[in-house]
Amino acid sequence: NTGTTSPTSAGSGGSPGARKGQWSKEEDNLLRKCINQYNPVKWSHVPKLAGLNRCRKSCRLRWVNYLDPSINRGSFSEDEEDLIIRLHKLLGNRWSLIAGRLPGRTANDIKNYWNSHLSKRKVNVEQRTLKPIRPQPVTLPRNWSWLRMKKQGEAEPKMETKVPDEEEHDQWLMINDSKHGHENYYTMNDQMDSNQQADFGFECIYGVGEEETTVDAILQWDGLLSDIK
DNA sequence: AACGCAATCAACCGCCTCAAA
DNA sequence: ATTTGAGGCGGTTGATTGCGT
Repeated sequence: NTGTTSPTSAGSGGSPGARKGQWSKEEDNLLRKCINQYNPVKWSHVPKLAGLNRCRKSCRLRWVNYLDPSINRGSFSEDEEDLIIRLHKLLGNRWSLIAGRLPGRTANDIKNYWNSHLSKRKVNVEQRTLKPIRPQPVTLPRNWSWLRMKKQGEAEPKMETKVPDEEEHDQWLMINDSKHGHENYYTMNDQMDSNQQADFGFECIYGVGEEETTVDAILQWDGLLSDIK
């Protein structure tokens, strides 16, 4: 970046009159100085504290995507590339989650790298990947009345549910992971007569009343990452 | 050297979630 | 219960750079 462009003034929306476009060296220095002096700081205060005619979002973005000294601005290694491909297979376009697994890399950089380098290769990656990315379905008897799921080696179940209402959930099953505050959906194969199938990512234990049966589904999940190659 | 096209990536936009008022 | 402001996210844009002809 030569910084030779002349940023235009921001239009409507938040900060009328604020500069837009490429950041100059002087602006970068002002922002750096401000963050170093006041960190942690509210981004809404930064433009005034730094003496910048920029909106808070522009300041934040410039810092988190470019000026933050913890950012690795070198080219992506083969290992990083491989990890991005695997994580994208698992997580989709959730760039911030992917970035969380690559120290020093920003979500924006990973997104850009994916869009310019890896997305085209995606086809080839998919062609190489004939194995399913989800564990194979586990067969459950029709009369199961509850289900517990836990990570292998952990005593505490990660999820617990009673059998869903058949009328409402004959196509799929929703399990509320209250510990992590999100819901997970599992497909059910309702074409089976005496049994039902579901894809699980955890060791699962189903039961009918007092009786319980452990289903070995975790092994397939553990092998997942090495399958994506 | 000049041109056109493709690739790259910094920055913006709109939307969402969450917390405080 | 509703509004407002802040932070954060993913999609997209557009200026710049690189490359082939």
